[in-house]
Amino acid sequence: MENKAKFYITTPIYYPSGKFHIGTAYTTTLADTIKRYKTLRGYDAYLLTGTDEHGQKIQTVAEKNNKTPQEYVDAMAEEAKKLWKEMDIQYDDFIRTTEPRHTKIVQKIFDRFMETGDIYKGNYEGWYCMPCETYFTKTQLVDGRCPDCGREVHLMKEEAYFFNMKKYADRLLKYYDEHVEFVKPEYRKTEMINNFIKPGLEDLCVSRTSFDWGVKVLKDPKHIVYVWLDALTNYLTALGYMSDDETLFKKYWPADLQIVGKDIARFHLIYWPIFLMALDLPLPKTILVHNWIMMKDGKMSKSKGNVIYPEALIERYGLDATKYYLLREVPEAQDGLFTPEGFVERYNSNLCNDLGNLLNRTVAMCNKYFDGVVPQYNGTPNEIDLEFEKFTQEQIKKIEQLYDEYNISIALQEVWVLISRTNKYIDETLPWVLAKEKQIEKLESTIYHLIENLRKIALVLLPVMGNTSKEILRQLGIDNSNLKTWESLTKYNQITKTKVIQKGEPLFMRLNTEEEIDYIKKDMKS
RNA sequence: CGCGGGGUGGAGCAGUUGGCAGCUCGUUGGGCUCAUAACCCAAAGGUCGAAGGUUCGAGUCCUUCCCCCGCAACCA
Repeated sequence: MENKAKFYITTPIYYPSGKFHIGTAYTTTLADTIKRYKTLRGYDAYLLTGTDEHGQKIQTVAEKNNKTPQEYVDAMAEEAKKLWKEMDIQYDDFIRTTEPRHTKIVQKIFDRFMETGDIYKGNYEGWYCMPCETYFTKTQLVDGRCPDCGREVHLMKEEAYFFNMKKYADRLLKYYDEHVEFVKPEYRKTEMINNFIKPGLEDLCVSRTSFDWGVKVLKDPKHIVYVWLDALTNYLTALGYMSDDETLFKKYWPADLQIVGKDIARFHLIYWPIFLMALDLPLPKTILVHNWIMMKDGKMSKSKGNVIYPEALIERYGLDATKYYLLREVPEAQDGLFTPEGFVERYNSNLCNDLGNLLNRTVAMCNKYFDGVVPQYNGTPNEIDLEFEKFTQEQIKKIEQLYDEYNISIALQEVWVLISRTNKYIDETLPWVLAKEKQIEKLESTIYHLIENLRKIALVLLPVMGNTSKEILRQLGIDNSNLKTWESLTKYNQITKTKVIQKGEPLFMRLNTEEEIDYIKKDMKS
């Protein structure tokens, strides 16, 4: 009987009002990487992603494209799935908020909140821009005018339902306090408390009458459910919550990790837990708020001509290089920076020089000195090997811990420390000298340790760069599945009777720096 | 005094409980020849945003100020 621990991980559902850019790809890649890591560690991991398909903006964009909203979101959902396929994202379910399995439950939840008194009818007041058909808050206005079109706005009132957030504010604070791991990184929590909770939490408007592309409120059909109650509940409805079949829900809820961008932190850190409290459901273990990929001149935007799309990078540089760059470049507490120069540098320096070349020279030496047959492990015949093993073991422990903390950027950094150390080991042992002097025992140990470390490197890279990882193992001639488990990372003496391929093949081809920088820059402008 | 993050050698960043200022890239010099002109070593280069304070000693603690970024409530 299999009894694996479960791990439920979610990405936000993306709002498909335009083409997905590299930030969306980053979030999803991060989630996918963590899922793969957890799977490798023996978890029954379940990854949910999807699209948030309602709202004013979708309605408007659809009209511009001469489509019905439904036609438009159908096409966009396909686009999203296509991109995730291209990026080899192993999601287990893709939820769309226009699906009946979602809308029906949102209606049920809305009804329930009305019954419990969490939702009440009131008036929504805001500054309304007629041509844009959108409400803005006072602070959003630019010089008292519409931030989108710059035209005049009017203070308007509209009947709307509200969710009584105030009621739960104290409970939320208490929960924050008692669950240190609920929000990562922690300063996001401080931000929420200081900005929104301490000054007095306002009730959230959860319905609208000014447009109709959304889930109808059953008991008051001129209202539609407004964004967050509709969107956030996807994490539940996708598992069949309140449906005829709650198997998945019972198995996977509460979520172990929910990944969101900093732009939607507020909604996930305040409203989402409160909705769950109101539903009497346990809260997710951790909500990870990640930062953004910025451009040198600030946020990505079409008007600045600095938008980069994932497809462009994947097509030219491959999936693994793209994923590596994204995950490596965005640290935990700060925004990452995308620059064409940085991309090419990482590609050449980290991937070609450090990693690719290490594999290449190792395979070449194994062929040259032992006809490709990997020598048997014969312990650590000298101080250098002993030290090298010790370093490797400690480094792997460090990497494992960083993965466990979802700190992928630093984990990758530490993988590269291991790669560099392995390159250095070659200079310490001087295999060509050992060969010349016929110090066979030492030479065998050296080559074995190199192969062994490359195997370990391939394994710790597996969650991030699956193809590269497999390719390394293939070139090393490692096929035995026992040598591909995370547990095998701590073991030596496991590689036996293997042969490396006859002629090493470059993992990554060196790029012409200037040419590629130009290429990426051109792509960003088009 | 709205809140949060940041201001460290040319560029991008680390700096845990205060104790000789580190990493990656770039530059310069050297080594090596197994390798994808890759790899390894070394050197040059920093008033650690500013001022004041605590301390035997502060990038690290306290105070004030300056600059950059994000958020500031219903726009993913």
